[in-house]
This record gives sequence, C-alpha cells and structure tokens, in this order.
Amino acid sequence: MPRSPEQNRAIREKRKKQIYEAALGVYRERGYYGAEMGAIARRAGLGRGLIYYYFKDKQDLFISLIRFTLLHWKERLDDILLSGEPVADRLELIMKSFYSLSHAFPDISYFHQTVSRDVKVLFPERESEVYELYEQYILKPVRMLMKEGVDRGEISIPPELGERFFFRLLFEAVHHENMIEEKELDQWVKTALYGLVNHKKNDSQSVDDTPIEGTTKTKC
Amino acid sequence: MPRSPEQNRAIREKRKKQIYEAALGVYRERGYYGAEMGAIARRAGLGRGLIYYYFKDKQDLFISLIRFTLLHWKERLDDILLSGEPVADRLELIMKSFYSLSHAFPDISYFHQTVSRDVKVLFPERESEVYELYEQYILKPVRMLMKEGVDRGEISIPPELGERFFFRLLFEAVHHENMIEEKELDQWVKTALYGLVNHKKNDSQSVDDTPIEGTTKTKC
Amino acid sequence: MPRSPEQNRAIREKRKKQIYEAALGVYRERGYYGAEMGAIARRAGLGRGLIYYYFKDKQDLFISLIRFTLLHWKERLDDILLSGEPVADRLELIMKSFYSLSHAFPDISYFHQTVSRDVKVLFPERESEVYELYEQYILKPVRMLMKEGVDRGEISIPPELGERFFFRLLFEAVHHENMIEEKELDQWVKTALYGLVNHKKNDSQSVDDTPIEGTTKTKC
Amino acid sequence: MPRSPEQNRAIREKRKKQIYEAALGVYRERGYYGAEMGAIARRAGLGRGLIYYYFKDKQDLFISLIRFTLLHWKERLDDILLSGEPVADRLELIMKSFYSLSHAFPDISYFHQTVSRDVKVLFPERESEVYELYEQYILKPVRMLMKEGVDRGEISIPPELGERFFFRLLFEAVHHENMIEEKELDQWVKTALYGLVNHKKNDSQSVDDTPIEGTTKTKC
DNA sequence: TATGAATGAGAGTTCATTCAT
DNA sequence: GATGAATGAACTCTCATTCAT
Repeated sequence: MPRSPEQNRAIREKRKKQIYEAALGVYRERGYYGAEMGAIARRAGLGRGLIYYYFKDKQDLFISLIRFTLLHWKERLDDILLSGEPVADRLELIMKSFYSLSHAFPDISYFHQTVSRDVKVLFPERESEVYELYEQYILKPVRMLMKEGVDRGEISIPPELGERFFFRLLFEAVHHENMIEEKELDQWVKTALYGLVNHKKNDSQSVDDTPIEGTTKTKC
Repeated sequence: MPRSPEQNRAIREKRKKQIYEAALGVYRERGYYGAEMGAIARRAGLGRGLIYYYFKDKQDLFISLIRFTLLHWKERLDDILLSGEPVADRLELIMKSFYSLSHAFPDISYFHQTVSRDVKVLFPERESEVYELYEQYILKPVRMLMKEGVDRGEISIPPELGERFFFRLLFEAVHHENMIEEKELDQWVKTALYGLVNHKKNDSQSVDDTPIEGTTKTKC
Repeated sequence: MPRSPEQNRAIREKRKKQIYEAALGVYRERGYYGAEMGAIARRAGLGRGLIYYYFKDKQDLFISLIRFTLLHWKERLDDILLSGEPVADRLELIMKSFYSLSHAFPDISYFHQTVSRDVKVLFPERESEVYELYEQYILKPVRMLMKEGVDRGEISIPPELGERFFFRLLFEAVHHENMIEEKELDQWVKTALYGLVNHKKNDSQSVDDTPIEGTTKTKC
Repeated sequence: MPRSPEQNRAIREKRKKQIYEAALGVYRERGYYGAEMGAIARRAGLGRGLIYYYFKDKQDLFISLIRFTLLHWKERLDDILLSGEPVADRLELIMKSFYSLSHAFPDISYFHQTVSRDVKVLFPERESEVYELYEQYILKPVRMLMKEGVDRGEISIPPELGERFFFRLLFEAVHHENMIEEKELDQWVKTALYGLVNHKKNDSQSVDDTPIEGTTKTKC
C-alpha cells in the first residue's frame, strides 16, 4: 500500500510549506543564527530529521525560502507593471501594494528586510545566486519602469539611483516594528515622489523653489 | 616598581581601541556571529583572554563599540546642527558629512547599518539601552531639526516621518558595497529634498529644476 | 519507520542511568569541579553533547543525581520507619541499613557526604530546592521518629538535636576511605545510643550495660 | 634606603596574614574553586601578583593556610590535654573550647570542616603531607587521650573509634550555618558522653534499659 | 617588594547534521 | 517518508599564573 507518486508529490508540497511557515516564524523571533533547525521542526510539527529530507542544509532551506517568498511579490509586481499608466502612478501603486502585502505577511516582510542585507555573510558561496533572485524578480522590473519614466521625461534621476531611492523608502515604510500608519502612507508616497521640500507653487513668478535653495550665501 | 596609574590608564585606552578596530574589521567580514572572539583577539594582536579583561562578554564588547563609534558621528552632527542655516541646507550638509565619514570609515558605516537592525535579536535584554544610544546621539537631534523645518514652513511632512525618510536615504547612500558615487551625491540629496518627480509642470519658461540641479557654487 | 514512543522512553531511561553511573564514578575520583562533562560522557560511552540532551547543564545533572540517589535511600528508610518497633531499635536498624547501602554503593555514599555540604556553593540559586529534597526524603522522617522517641520517653534529647547527632554519626560510620569495619558497627551504634562513657557506676551486679555490649545474638 | 632585613621580615609576616585572612573570607563565601586568586588579592588590598611572591601557587597558599590555622587550635588543645583531670572532663573541655573558638573564628571553622574532606581531590599530590598536619596537631593528641581513658576504664570504646566519634560530634556542633546554640551545648556534650538513650538509673529492678534494647525478637 | 596587564590552556555549552530504526 | 537519539566541531568564557615595569 505505498502511496501513489501523486500523493507523494502532494505531501512533499505540503511539508515544504509547513517548514517555510515555521522557518519564517522562528526567524522573525530570533534571526538567522537564533533560528535553530530543531525549533523550526518543532514549530512545523515535524521530526527534526525531516527537514534534511527536503532541504540539503540550513543554508539551502533559507535560500529556498527567499525564492519561495519572492515569487509572491513578483506576481503582484508584474500585474502592476503591465498597466500602461503613468510611471509615477505605477510607482505609487507598487508602494501601496507592497505596503498591504507587508501588512498581510509581516514575517515575510521582516525576513526580506533583514536577510537581504546579510546575504554575503550568511551565504558566502551562493551570494550571486541569491542576488540574482532579487535582481530578476524585483529589482530589474522596477529599474525598467524607472528607465521608462526617464525616457518619457517623467523621472528626473538616473534609473539606477531612482531604483535604490524608491526601494529604500518602500522598505522603510513597511519596516517591522515601525511600519508607517495607513493614513500616513499617502503622504509618504507623495514625499518620495515630490520631495521633502515644500514647492510653493502659486508663487507669482513660478520660480517656485528658489527660496528653498537660495540662502544668503548661496545668493553670493 | 609598578606602572603608574596614568601609564595603566593609557595602556587600557590603547588596548580598547585596538580591540574596537579589530572587532570592526572582523565584523565587516563575517557579521556578528561569524566574528569569533578569538579572531578579534588575533587581529588585535592580543591574547584571547584580554578581551574579557576589558569587556564583560561579546555582547558588552559590541554594545561598547556602538557607543564608541556613535560618538564620532555625534560630534560631527552637533557641529552642523548649531549653524543657523536653513533647515534644508543643514540636512544637505548632514548627508554629505555622513557620506564622507562613511568613506573614511567604511567599517563603522557597515557596522551601524547592520547592527542597528539586529539590536532586538542580538541584545535582547539590553535592547532599550542600545536604542537610547541611537536616539540620543543621532535620531533626536535630527528630529529636532525636522521640527524646526516644519515650524518654519520649510518642511512639508511631519517631523517623525521626515526623520525616517531622511535617515533611510542617508543610509542607502552610504551603503557598503554599493555606496553611491561622489558625483551622484548631489543629485541624490536634491532628490531627497525635492522628490523623484520632475516639476516641469507646464511652466512656460521651463526654469523648473535649475535650482535643483544648480547649486550656489554653480550659480556663482 | 521511526522508533515507537515506548522504545524512545526506554532508551532515554537507560541513557540517564548510564550518565548517572558515570557521573558518580567521576565525581568520586575528582569531585564536582574535577568532574568534567567530557569525562562523564566518555565514561558513559556517549557523545559529549548527549548529556546536554538529557540535562540542561552540569548543575542540572548533579541536582537530578541527588534526587535520583536519594530515592534509593528513601525507600529503604520508609520500610524501616513503618515497623512499630521501639525507637531505639528503629534507629539502630536505620544505621545498619545505611551502612550496608553504603557498602553496596560507595559512590553514592561518597556523593552525598560531600555534595550535601557544598550545596550553597555549588548550586547557589537552587539551594532551597536541594535542601528540600534532603529534608523531605531523609531528614524529616528521622526527625519524626526522634519526636516519637521523645514523646514515648525513649529519647533524652530534643528531636532536632537528636536528628543531627544521629546523622552525623551515621555519615561518619560510612565515611568513604574510612568506613568503619563491619565488626565495629555494633559497638558504634551502641555508643551512639548509650554514650561514650561507661555506666558501670557502682552497680553491684554490673548488669547495667550488658545490653549495650551484648547483643541479642550474644545472649542466645 | 633599602629596608632592613628586620623590616622586610615584618612586612612579609604582615602580608601573609593579610592574605590568609582574605583567603579565609573568600573561601567561606565561594568554596575552593570559587575562591579566585584575584578576589583574594583584592580583598587583601594587594596586587594580584604579590600572592605568588609569598606562595608558590593556589595549592600552596591553601595548604599553608591549613597549617597556619591548625596551629591556633593545637595550642588550645595542648593546654587542655596537660591538665590531669578525668578523661571525660577533658573531652568536655575540648568540645566547649573548640565551640568557643568556632564562635570567634567562624571562617576558620568553616574552612576546616570543608577543606579537610576534600584533601584528596584538592591536593592529590600532597595528600599525605596534609593528613600529617591534621594527624599531628589534632587527631593524635585526642587519640592519646582516648587511649588513656580506655586504660583507666573510663572509656568504653576502642580509642580509634572513640576519636572519630568525638570529632564528628564536635564538628557537627560547630557546623557553620547551623551551629548549635550555646544553651544546647551542655546537653550535646552530655549526649555524646552518655548516649542518646535514657538510663533510667533509679529503676527499682535496675533492669534499666532492657526494655529499650529488648524487643520480642531480641529476647529470642 | 609590588602592581596589574597579559596569556592561554581548558572547561562548559550549543547546534547543525547524521543515522539507526 | 519520518523520527528523534546521537555526535562532535566549534565557540564563548574563566582563571591560575606570568612578567614587564
């Protein structure tokens, strides 16, 4: 009465998800080094050895986890990118979309915010593989969008810088333990798009931001 | 005939510095958990036990290191804050100043970028003590500046959000492994201050962003 | 196919016993501080880490060992206490019973003689817990017996003092490295019960201490 | 202006005493292994290295300490032994004298109670030397007294057993943390000398303790 | 004599990983 | 597929002892 291949596949899929969930939870509480394989197994309700049946080792588990969770984001991202709206609108949409994703899956959000910075230290020999994941799923699509914005004259900064600028503010907005409030989100996005400094629009001469820039000494 | 107290004090001061340097270096290469106390001692050219003569344990060493390095920054920061210039100018100065500091001391820069996010996991029982260091030396002063900007009508976002916005972009600019180039710095700062989006509304003269690009120097 | 819970339970029980045996042996030879966890593991024929699978740390191992070994004694003690014989007879029986126990398990005997005195220094934060074990399993039952003896007019000293008097002589009799000889035991017990000093006052028949020297056996 | 030999001798004597005092205090609080040489030096108000000027190593310090403190006791003991009083009286005096000594110098008392049991473990290669100190200063004199008692018909137990019996009760009486009260001391001594069991002397039939000893089975 | 900075062997402990069942 | 007992390399930390001054 061995299981059918199909049954086995289903079990395997289920087990992997269980392990991912557990890993995210433990990681959230204790970080990578604090996330003991035993604790992950326990939280997943599985035997300690089983993890090694599905993943080669701890590194492999976590790199798989990166891939797994990035796919969620990528899907959402692609939907937005395909709409033909103005670049600024799409950027705004992306930010708000990731914001709500982070709300719904805070463990995933925390996971990426922290693990992505430690790639070199945590996975030294698989560094480029991991970077490639981020690049392909997330960074490149947004960079393309930025480029489109520059080409259309909508964006006033080189696409590479724009990409970094954008992501840093995005990740800050959804920072675990200090996610910005929903009602602040709009203003945050606007500031990202239009800057920290007031643009006293209705200035008669429309030399709008000179006063901001100008200081006594800058006026020479 | 024993050493004088003064001699001893000098030795201790010197040794602590040696250990700090070594710790920063090893941390840079391997992260907190990878930074073995033995490796730190070796790099400092000292016996392994000596570290424990100066610091209670690994946690204590690293928390002391946070304090030690923050003091560097704090001094620089204070100088800038005291000048009476417009808020935007001071923000610009701060960013450029930290940029050059990070250039000069990349290990310290990396140290803060990574360790500050892991406080809760690395120093769970001394969390608030560490946060207090950041708060007091760095965050609060800039928040005060933001508030001043809001009061003067120079800043168009609540000071708390402004503070986060500012620091995130600051830290991104000096990100280890991907520090932005010196020649890009100006544009980065401008974008932070004036936003991602072009304001060439439909201005007849299109004098739009000259002030953004242009700096006083360029004007003179 | 994994082991059954029952199999696992049996393994664990067996391992704990192995570790206890080994710990007692090493302790006997080198004392608490000399008893390295590695040496205990080696003697138990187990990997060094396994001890930490069964016991939280060295302290925990040794406190568990106290509990484990005290249970042996407690059982023997209870049997004796329940018999309704005169108090002096029961005291005699207890002493002889512990004597033979110590003969059979010299490591346990040594363990208690030494570890019990060092509780405060070895387990400062679990001091009262350990004292409670001794109190409950050994001291209190004998104190109750003493009290009974006093109430019946058989014992001429307050129960608390009697308890201390009794135990000190008991432990001395079974002192490792200098256990008193089997043939001396009778006299030792008699002396404890009837004192160091001869009572041949001036009794004409001098029958007085025959019972002391003589035993029932000698009488028959 | 070097010191005179005499001055040096005085300093040395003083320093040694300082170290002894400190060692006793620290030992009392933390036991042999807990007594760090650094802590002893600190409590003595001396530099850490100085101890090694006066004592070869930790073992040597503590063995010297045994000798030093035993001398105190020996003097007191000798005074008592030389008086020609009955043996029982001298035993009583010794016990009371040690009791008051332990009151006056509790650290010394604790020191001997604990260190003497651990000689084999603490000073394996100097074991016999240490035993010889105890033997010569304390044990042998009392054994001689016991022998005298036996010869005179005052003592009803072989001198070796009597010696052990006596000392164990003596050390129990002055047990640190549970020294018996001054008002109980008399009874304690009496019990040691005359036994735990009541001697209903004036019993008409003078079958005094038969009931105690006698049990149904002992009666055959 | 005296100091305290310095050393390093050695002990306790953790935890990823393996493997018999 | 699954379990959890078992292992041991590797790491942190302690402390007796040394030694330059």
